[in-house]
Amino acid sequence: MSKTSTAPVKLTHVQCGDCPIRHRAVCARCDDNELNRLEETKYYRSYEAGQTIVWSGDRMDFVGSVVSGIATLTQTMEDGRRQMVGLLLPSDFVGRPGRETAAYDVVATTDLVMCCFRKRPFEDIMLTTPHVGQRLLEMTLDELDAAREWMLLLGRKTAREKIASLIAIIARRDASLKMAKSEGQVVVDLPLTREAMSEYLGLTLETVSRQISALRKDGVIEIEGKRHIIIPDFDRLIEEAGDDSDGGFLV
Amino acid sequence: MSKTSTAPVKLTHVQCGDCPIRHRAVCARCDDNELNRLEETKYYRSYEAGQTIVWSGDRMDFVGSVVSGIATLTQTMEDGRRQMVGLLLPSDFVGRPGRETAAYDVVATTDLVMCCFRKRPFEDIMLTTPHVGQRLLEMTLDELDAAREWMLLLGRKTAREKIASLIAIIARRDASLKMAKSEGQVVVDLPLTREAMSEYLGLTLETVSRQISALRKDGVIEIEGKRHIIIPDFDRLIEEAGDDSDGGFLV
DNA sequence: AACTAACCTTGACCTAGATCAACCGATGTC
DNA sequence: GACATCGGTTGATCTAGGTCAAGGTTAGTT
Repeated sequence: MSKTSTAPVKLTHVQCGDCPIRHRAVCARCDDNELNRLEETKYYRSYEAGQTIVWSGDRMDFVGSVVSGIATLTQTMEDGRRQMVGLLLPSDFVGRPGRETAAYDVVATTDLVMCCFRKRPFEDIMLTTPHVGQRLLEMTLDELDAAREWMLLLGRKTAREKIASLIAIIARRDASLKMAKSEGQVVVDLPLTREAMSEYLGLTLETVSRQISALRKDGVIEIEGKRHIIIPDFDRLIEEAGDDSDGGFLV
Repeated sequence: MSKTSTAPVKLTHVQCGDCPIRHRAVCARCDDNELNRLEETKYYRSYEAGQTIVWSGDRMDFVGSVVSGIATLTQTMEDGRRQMVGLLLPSDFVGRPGRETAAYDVVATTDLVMCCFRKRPFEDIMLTTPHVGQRLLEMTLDELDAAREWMLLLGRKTAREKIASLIAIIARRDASLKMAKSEGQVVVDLPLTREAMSEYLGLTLETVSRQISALRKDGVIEIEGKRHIIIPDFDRLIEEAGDDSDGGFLV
């Protein structure tokens, strides 16, 4: 296992083996011997954009972290209505220890690499290495908070507020990943199609398109191409998002 | 500490001291000595219907379980729009270890009794008694699943489906609490006002009222008084709820 | 018994967002 | 070079649910 930061404070990310990214999931103290056992069962999986990784109800015998690319968790109703319930960016964790089958469709929306562990050994580690479980609890609580912010968005925000919120959420995640604090303006590349955005926001893709156009017309955002977005005034965007709290790092 | 069931399989509820209900939160092996330490810090709190227990942003120095009554977690926007993000029925756990302040308003919607532990000692127990943390992780994952089901409801269901879903959710929780399997029909007492339902469902209270009337008119439910509901055919209700999976025990 | 205050219902009307449909531009391929 | 295909935009129209307003029922108070 590779060396990691030696900062005395709790790490929230961990460099792990030859992974190009830091796993938030694995462990908060990477020098722990226990984790060598995990390391042995680690492997990678690659998926193409559009590929479904697991279908809801399928057996899922692994857990893992997103290394690169974007995946989504989506629920589908019989008549085809779809609601995204999870957006997985690099370093996010997938999979539920203690459950045999997937509860949602897991879809790679871009080309995707995941770093996986077989579920059984991972569960064993969790039992014998308390801080892995503690870290996972912490992450799950964060996800629950994000889900609840998302519920406010779905239940009470207008279409315009929803779009502004989504752009802000992705911009914040992006910024926190890149550790980049651009001076005045913020720049984001939306990693989602209009359709995926509509599934995130509980809207139709036409409404998404219209509201993005409206925000552009009103100078809240500038657009280059289809996906590249410049936010000249981030506070203005937050205002448009109707956010009460400043939201922390959602998703 | 009182004696509990001695079934060899994992318990999901635990009778705890003189608590009138079983704590789902505390522990899956109640004969554990560690818990005596917890027991010492246990205390009760009572609230009246309508009382706010903590405001979002307030310091929250305890965790606990609902003993009797109903509490809700609610998010509020500056302009007063409100979205419920958690519904706490008896045996549900409140509070987030590792966080100082509440992220949501916690409101007693009926007279309420909670069984509480001061947060600090509870956190200590979590560190030294792994299965308490494991149990809490399990519960948090269940809550996350419920939140995601709720997101589908908020984002994609019609008003009628939302109402049917809510009634089904409460009926299931009720039934599981009472362990009562009534033969043909199912009976529920809605513990929520029309307004609280509207905050749960992302609707206005007028729409809630109208859709309940419509379901009554169509024979899906029968109503006595305002809150007492008889479901002559539960499968019919589930159909109206548009549920794909049969949903397990949500909330 | 009259009065008040919650809580709930119903009606009339309006609007945000859905639906249906046409079209645009880039990319790939035969 | 013709022509799909995919992702996106925009327009015209429709409708589910919101808004505003009136009234009804029940329980508690004086």
